[in-house]
Amino acid sequence: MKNKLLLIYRKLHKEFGPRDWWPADTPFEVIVGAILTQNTAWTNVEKAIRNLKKAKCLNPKGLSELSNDRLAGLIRPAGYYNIKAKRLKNFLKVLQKEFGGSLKRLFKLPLKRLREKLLSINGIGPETADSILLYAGKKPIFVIDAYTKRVLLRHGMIDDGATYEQMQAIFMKHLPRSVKLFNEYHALIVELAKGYCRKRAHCTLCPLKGMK
DNA sequence: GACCAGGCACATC
DNA sequence: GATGTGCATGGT
Repeated sequence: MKNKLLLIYRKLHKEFGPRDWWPADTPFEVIVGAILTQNTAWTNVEKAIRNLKKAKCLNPKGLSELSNDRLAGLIRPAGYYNIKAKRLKNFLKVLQKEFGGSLKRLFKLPLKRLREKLLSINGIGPETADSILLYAGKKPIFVIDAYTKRVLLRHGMIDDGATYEQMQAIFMKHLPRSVKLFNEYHALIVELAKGYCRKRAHCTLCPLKGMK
């Protein structure tokens, strides 16, 4: 498994080159994006982020000071805007109350407790937590999302009932715990899934075709 | 006008 | 533990 995973990584890296993820200017923007992109196309999230930037409130203090309704209005293009406004506020409340509004202090927690802390916030599940940990906190955690599952399925590495933890373990048990590797690998999988694994027919063109 | 997109919480059985 | 449902916009 270890060799296969590394082989796949090299092949994808050669095919697509470095992806330079996550598409955001600051760790806080990563966190906001991670919540906004829940079951939502990224192009819609971009519009919402643009609105927040235009309103000059894409920072912990700025967002905290907005009313739920005003925040919901700004993130409207991202869909589920009422519930996502609450989820952003839920995160901000914990950040303010327990970490003085400082992401640096939040990310100082030991990794296990940090992940549990994020998961304890209503509206932050495993994928959102792990995206925050890897892409905002630079922690060695592998992110599993719909793209990752689709690629694993298409290439026969899991069956349909696989849990988040099982899929995550495939990568984390067999790869060196490198933030850079986990970051790049997940981004490459997204690229592969977007281009080649969306429909079965596309698999004939897949860069991984013929690998076993 | 369906169908889909980088989830998650909650109700019910 | 498994299954079903609400949440909502914008692109194809």
